[in-house]
Amino acid sequence: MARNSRVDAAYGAIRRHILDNVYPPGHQVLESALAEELQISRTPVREALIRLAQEGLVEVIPRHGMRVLPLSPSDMRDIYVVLTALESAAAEALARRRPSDAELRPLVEATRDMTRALKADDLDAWAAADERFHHGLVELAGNRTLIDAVARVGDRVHRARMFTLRLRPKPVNSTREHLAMLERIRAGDDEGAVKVNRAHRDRESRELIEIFERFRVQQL
Amino acid sequence: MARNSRVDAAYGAIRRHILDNVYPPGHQVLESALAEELQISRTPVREALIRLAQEGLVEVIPRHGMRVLPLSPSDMRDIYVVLTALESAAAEALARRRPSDAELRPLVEATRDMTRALKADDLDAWAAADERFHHGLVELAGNRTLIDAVARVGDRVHRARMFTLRLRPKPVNSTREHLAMLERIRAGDDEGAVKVNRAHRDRESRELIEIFERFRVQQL
DNA sequence: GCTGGTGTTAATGTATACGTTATCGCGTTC
DNA sequence: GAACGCGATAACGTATACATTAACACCAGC
Repeated sequence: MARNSRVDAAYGAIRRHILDNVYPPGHQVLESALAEELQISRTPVREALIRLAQEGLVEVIPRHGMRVLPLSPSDMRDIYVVLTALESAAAEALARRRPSDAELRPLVEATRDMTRALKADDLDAWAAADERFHHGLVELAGNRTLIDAVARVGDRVHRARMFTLRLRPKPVNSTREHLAMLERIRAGDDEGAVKVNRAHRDRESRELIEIFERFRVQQL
Repeated sequence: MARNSRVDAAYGAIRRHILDNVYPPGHQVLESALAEELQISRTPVREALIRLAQEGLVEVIPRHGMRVLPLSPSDMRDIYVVLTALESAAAEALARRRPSDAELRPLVEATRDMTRALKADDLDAWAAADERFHHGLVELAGNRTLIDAVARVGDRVHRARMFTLRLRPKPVNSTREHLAMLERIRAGDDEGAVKVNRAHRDRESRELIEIFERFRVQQL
């Protein structure tokens, strides 16, 4: 990931800290502190922060370094609207394109891994496999702009899902919905694929937002 | 726009040069050349370039400075898929929210200005009013993430439209389609609003791509 | 005790310095 | 004549230096 450039290293390290909740929402760190921690100068740190800020993970406040942005229920709602719109476009494009079984294989495998992880009660593995499915779906649509757009909201979705992973009921429906989506895609039924995907994401969105509100996840 | 910071100034200046086609697709400039032109050091130039690169306007090539990205017909297709998905989500959210007439006023006025500009044969004014309409539509949806996501593809759409502005038939249908969309939104008919918007953008997309292919717009 | 002003501090924004390394020209060889 | 190698050049990536200015604490006055 770190293409042996200090900027990429800084970007990757800070991003991981945020995603792993080492830097929780609201956390503030000065540019100089980051630089010292990473043993590099402020220049690459600043350049990494610009990217992170554009992805909505942090905010750069003039005299206070960066601040990890909190996720409010309302942010969640907004993010899921965008994610659903983009992913549905991907499902539509993919169904229209009639991909081969070989192409769809990674999605099938990801879904199978989800089932396995669920049986083994390994929620982290389940989440990883689920992300593989959704990521693969977008990749297969073959639209670079779309992939980039999803990537830009992807990290924030990831954060939200991680927060709620152990607070929500066991995700037993996802597997079935994924299989239904694959079936619609295989059939070349773009409208059907979109419908299934929207239902899938809308349900998930409602669940997560409800949990966010119930547990009043730190909004700071 | 230039919040009196040199980074913002550089960002704005370079971006304008690209959008105004002063830097045409494929154009390459070294960081040092940009810095000299703008009478600033390379540091703020680099930070501006990171933003421009993330928006897909330029590409930073290690020893060759930045390169203005060309727009191929296939890029166009991809961009319009994303734009249509996002804007349709905005239209849907807006219709659901049942905005007041006062809120919709800017959209009505933009549409009126389009008609006027068309009568006066002022294509630039028409394009500006059209962009005001679409921008206003997304703004009114009130979803910050959505606004940002649209903004990120917006500049590339702008470039494509400018290239084709004088090559395409007079955009006489747009006004009617905008009015139809406003009507659906006023009626709170989210599905209808989405349908009209999709049709609107899909038609436009087909027109632009056809022109791109016909005139073999510089792909470099 | 509280409020307002002032001085110090320190974090940033930008410039500049510097080492690394890709690129390009030139000469040599096959 | 073409291809390869080598060295000079220069562009970049990063570090460092520096001026600016906001934040904070402290003190005086009310």
